[in-house]
Amino acid sequence: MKPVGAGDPRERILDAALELFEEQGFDATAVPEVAKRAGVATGSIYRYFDSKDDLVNALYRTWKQRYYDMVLTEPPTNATARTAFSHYWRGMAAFSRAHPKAARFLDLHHHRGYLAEESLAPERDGQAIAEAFISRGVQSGEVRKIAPVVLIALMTGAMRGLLAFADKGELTLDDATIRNIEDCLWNGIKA
Amino acid sequence: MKPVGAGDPRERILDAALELFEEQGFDATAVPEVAKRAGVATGSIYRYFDSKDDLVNALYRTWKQRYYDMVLTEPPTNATARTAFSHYWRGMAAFSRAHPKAARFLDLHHHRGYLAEESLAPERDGQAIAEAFISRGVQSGEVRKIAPVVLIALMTGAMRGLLAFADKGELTLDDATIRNIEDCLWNGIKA
Amino acid sequence: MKPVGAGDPRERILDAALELFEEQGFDATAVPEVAKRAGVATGSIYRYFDSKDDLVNALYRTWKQRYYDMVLTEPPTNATARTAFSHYWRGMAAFSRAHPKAARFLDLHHHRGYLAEESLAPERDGQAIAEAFISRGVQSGEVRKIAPVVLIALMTGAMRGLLAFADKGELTLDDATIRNIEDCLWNGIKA
Amino acid sequence: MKPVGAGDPRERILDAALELFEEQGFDATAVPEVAKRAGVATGSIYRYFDSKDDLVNALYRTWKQRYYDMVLTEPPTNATARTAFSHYWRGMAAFSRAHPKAARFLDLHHHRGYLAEESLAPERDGQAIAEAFISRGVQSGEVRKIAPVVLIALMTGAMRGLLAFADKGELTLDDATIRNIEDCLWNGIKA
DNA sequence: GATGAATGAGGATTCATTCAT
DNA sequence: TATGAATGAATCCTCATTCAT
Repeated sequence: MKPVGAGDPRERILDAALELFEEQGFDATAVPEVAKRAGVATGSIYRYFDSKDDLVNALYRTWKQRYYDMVLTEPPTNATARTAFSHYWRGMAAFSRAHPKAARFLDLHHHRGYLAEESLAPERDGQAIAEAFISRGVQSGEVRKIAPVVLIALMTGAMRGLLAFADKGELTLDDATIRNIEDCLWNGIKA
Repeated sequence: MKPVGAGDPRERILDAALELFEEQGFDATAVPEVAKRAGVATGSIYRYFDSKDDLVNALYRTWKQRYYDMVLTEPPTNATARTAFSHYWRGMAAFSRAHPKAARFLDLHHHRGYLAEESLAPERDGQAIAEAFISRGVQSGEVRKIAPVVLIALMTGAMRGLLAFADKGELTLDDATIRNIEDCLWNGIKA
Repeated sequence: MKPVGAGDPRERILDAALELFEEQGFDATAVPEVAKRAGVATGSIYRYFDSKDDLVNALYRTWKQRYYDMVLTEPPTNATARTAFSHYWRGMAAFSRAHPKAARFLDLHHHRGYLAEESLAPERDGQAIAEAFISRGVQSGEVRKIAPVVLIALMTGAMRGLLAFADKGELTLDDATIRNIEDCLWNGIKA
Repeated sequence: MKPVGAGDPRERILDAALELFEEQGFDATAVPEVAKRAGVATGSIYRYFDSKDDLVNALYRTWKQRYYDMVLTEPPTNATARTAFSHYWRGMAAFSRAHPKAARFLDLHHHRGYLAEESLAPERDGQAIAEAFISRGVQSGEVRKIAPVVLIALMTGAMRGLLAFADKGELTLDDATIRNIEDCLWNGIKA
């Protein structure tokens, strides 16, 4: 386990923390461990973050934001519901494949009493988009009338399930698999 | 937060641990806290469990077993794939509704380095059953040819997604919702 | 430096803390040092006190109380102002001689932002007594009309000065010296 | 709390240190805090002082010297003991009023294991002067025969008592009060 | 068997000091 | 010469575990 590559110390600390928190969990990771992996002194962590808690929070916010930036993008104009669905699902998959550790970290830390406001804002964006997607799809007769949270639960749940199996090596998150599940899910929600 | 009800001390300890580990996480829960909630002395924990780790492990095994006992039951003989699917899905739902804390606990802790052997056995049973279900369904033309792990990822992921939203109060795990998702999932996997 | 004698751990901790805080100061004394001198484990300190701060506070309150209990006693009824003055002054001296460390500790920690209420109550008793002493003495023509705080400043200041020199070995707090200063002070305040 | 005014950096550092050490205590004050208040970089402290300890020592010596320079001046030639006493007492009072922070600092820190040699020299001067004052006063029949340290204890103790009450706002160090105590003390030591 | 006070290793955090810029 | 980021030893405090009662 070499120190994470060079660059801004703050960035290195966040990278080291991501790796360790994902591998071992937040509580099981000691601050000096993060420092070591980041290639900085223990005390330096506290130049960039107020506390260990502040560090996870920053990490969580950072990745949550990147996730939403990657996933909640506009589908092509005049896209069919099928195309829009594909757009969102593949965004999710792209993120999970590009940043599997971050994806797992976000998933595992989802529950902590952290940051209600700061990170719920984009969460609400997500629900708004889901709602718009469904109401439009229902109107055009392409999509079943289901609750937005159900759609999200289905999509994130499926992705998380895949990620878990991929992590155990029982599955590869390749294009074929991604499209395969995409079809399953689309069949599940189409009218 | 009163001590959990009377009964076998070992059982009371496991119940207290389930509540606390689920609410606060394993590392954030102190052993004396578990003892207090269980209505026993701190030292008594160690009469029933070798260590705090042994306690989570026992807790995990216990509930994993109950989960499999409840979910991996035989569907009615000569059931169609649709009926069999419904059978398994509702088993999962029944467990999550009957024991939401245990469901969340299993979910949150399934990543820890715990017990490779002891709890993987039933996991393999699960995959065997999924495999059998699919191969039979494919043969009878009812089910799409998908990988067993994909089926499991889809089902457990969806259930977990629901549980998460239910926990946040944005969803109720009632019969209607359960069946709604069941339909979605079935449409997703049917041939 | 042997551990302080046997007895109630809480008492032993307070005794050890008194010695060390007086010798080295509060901030310069590490908690494990107190524990060692008290003959207990570091962690045990925290069974009896919430924090290091709580410990000094308890110590301060304890000794402040003992000080007032020893000093603010009733002089003989119908005592002259001279006798009453002697009574109070000798009470102060007796405390300083019986508990020189405590006397120095109280003196040195006097300024900290500690416990306004808890320890100011007796302080106010002291001022009330000084006030009564002066007003009675003025009425009987025995005492000069001075402000109560001036009387206290004079008495405590003098005692503290003596204590400081006694600590440096340049003075002995024997009866002769005590009476000598008593005469000085009395001459200073008598009408 | 703005940085202390312009001027020689060394001077600014000493001024900042005086304020902070007096307000918060030596151990409770961080070096970067002193630097900030002095308007210099942390590292610059170490260009002027070898260590934090060296800084307090320099500060202590500096003010102790100023104190003695202000207090241990020659009284008018052929002054009576009364006049000489007044001269010294008012010198002490003038210092405390001109530099209350320094006065409190000297008082609070005079116990530390600091500088045996460097600052004891003037202390001895003080005792020599007290001794001379008493022996002369005794000879002329103006002063009671008391030990020099007792005289010093009385005077410094009284001044310190006043300072403490002044700091709490229960007393003002005005001319009237100063003279009032002067009378008390003189009555206490006169033959 | 049950208890809970005592233990002390280990964790988060602070801060005097250094040194590259 | 001045700077202030970086260092890591030292601090306070927690908590899993033991054991005398």
